[in-house]
Amino acid sequence: MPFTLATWNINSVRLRAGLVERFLREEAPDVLCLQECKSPVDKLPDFSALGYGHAVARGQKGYNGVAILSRLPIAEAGAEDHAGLGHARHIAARLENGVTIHNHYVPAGGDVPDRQVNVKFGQKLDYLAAMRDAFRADRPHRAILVGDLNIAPREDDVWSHRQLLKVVSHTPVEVAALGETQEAGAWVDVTRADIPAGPLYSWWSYRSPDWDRADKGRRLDHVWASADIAAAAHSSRVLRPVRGWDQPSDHVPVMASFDL
Amino acid sequence: MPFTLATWNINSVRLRAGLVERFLREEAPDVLCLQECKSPVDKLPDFSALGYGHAVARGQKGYNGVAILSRLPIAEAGAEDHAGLGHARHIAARLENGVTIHNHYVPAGGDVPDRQVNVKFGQKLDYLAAMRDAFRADRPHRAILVGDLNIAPREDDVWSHRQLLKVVSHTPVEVAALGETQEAGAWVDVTRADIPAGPLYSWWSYRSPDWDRADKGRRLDHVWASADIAAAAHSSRVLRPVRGWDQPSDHVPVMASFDL
DNA sequence: GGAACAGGAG
DNA sequence: CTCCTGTTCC
Repeated sequence: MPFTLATWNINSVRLRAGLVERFLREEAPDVLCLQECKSPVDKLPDFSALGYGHAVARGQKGYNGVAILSRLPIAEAGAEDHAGLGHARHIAARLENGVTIHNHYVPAGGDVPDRQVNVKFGQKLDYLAAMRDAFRADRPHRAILVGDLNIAPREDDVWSHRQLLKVVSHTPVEVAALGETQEAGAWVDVTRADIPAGPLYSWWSYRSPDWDRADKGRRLDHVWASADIAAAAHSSRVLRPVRGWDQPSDHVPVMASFDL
Repeated sequence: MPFTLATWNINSVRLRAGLVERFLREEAPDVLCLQECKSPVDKLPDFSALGYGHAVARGQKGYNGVAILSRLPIAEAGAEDHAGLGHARHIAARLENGVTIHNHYVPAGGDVPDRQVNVKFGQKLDYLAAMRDAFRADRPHRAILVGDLNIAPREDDVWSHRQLLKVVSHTPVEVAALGETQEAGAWVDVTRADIPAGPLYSWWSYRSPDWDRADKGRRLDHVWASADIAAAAHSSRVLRPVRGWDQPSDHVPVMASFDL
C-alpha cells in the first residue's frame, strides 16, 4: 500500500497551526513529522478534524519538541534521549503497516564548529554518534528516518560549498558524522535518490529578507529509508513555495511517497 | 471657530498606527492627544499624510509617552515633568487660535492604594499634587486639559462603585486628589457636562475577554476645559465601539467639540 | 529575522 | 490579557 510522508521544522507549531492546516489540506500526506514544535504536549494544536486522528509527540516548554501526525493508525510509539541531553528531539511510531518512522531534531550546534570552545557543537556530534551506535546495535528494517538533521551533507545541498566549509551545518566533521550515522543504518537518502543532482534547499535564514532572490539556502531536512524499502520510495519533493507563505517557518516541508 | 478634539490612550502607537489612521479618517478631529505611545519621539509613525502636519511629542523607550497631533498650526509647545519622575507624561501645545491644550498621562499607581507600601501610588498622588500646584500658581485660561488621568471620579464612572472603592483608580483618596487638581484650575469636566449621568466608561481591562457583555469599565480618560471656555464645549462622545476593533487598545477615544 | 522565556508594568 | 525590555536560541 502506497503512502506519502512529510517532514517539516515548523518553528513553533502553535504560532503556525494555520500553516500546518493549510499544508495538510493542500498536500494531505499520510504522515507529517514536525520538529521545533516549541510547545508542551498538552498545548499542541489538534489536527484530528483534518483526518490526523493518530498522533504522538514529545514536547518541552520553549525549545525543541517533535510530533508525528498520522492518518493511519499508530501501532506503537517510542522515544529516545540520544546523548542524554534531556531534550525532546526524537519520537518514533510504528504504523500498522509495519513501517517504523523515526522523527529527529538534531541539535543545531551553535556558532563555532569546535567542541573545545562550544559545548553545543559537542552535543551535536554526540547526538549523531548516539544515533549511529543505536543503528549499529539494531539495524533498521522497514524504517523511515526523517527530520531536521541540521546538516547539509553535499556540495549541492548548500548555496556555496566553499563559503560554508567553516559554517556549522556544512563542516567536514559534521558531514562525516552524519555519513557514519547514515552508514550505520544503511540508510538511503531518498530525496537525493529521486533528485540526484543540483541545488536543493529546505531552509533559508530569516535574516535575509530577499530569501528567494538571494537563494542562500541549505538542505537541512531529510528523508531516509532503510535499505529494504528504499526501492519503494519515489516522488520526492521539497516544497520551496511554502517559504513564501505568510509568517513562514524558515524551513519548508520535504516529502516522499512509498509503494509498500 | 469651532474645533474638535480627541484623547486616546493608544497603548503603543507604533503597534496601533493603523488604528490611529482609521480613527483619524473616520472622525477627523482637529486635534488628537495620545498617551502611552511607548516610543521614542524619532520612531513615532507619521500621520502628516492624513492632514496632521503639526505635531509635538515626548517619548521614552518602553513606557509612557504623549503626543499631540494637529491639523491646525501649533504656535508654541511645552512640557513639564510633574513631581520630577523623569517620565514622558505631559506635553502642551498652544494653537494659533489661542487655545492651550494640555495632554497628561497620570501614573497608574500600582496595585496597593497605600503610599507607605507602594511607591507608585505615592507618585500618582504626587503627580496630581504637582498639577494642582501648577494650576494654583498659574490659573488656566482658554485651556483644555485631556488625557488618561487614571482616575474614575464618579460613582457612575465605574461598573461598581462599591467593588472598586479599594481598587486603585477609584479610591476616595485619589478621587479627592483629582478633585483638588480640578478645582485648582477651575476646570470643567466637559464630558460630564454634556453627558450628565449614567454609566460612562473609556477603559475595559484586557483581562476580561468578554469586555462588552461583562462591561466592567471605568472612565479614566477625560476632557476638561478652563471655566472661560467651558460653555463653548458640546457634542462630547466616548467611542465605545473602538474597543471592539481588531487588536485594540484597552482605552477608547474620548471626544469633544468647542465653538470658540 | 523570528520565537521562545522571564520580568515589569498596565 | 497585552504591552515593553532583556536574553537565548536557531
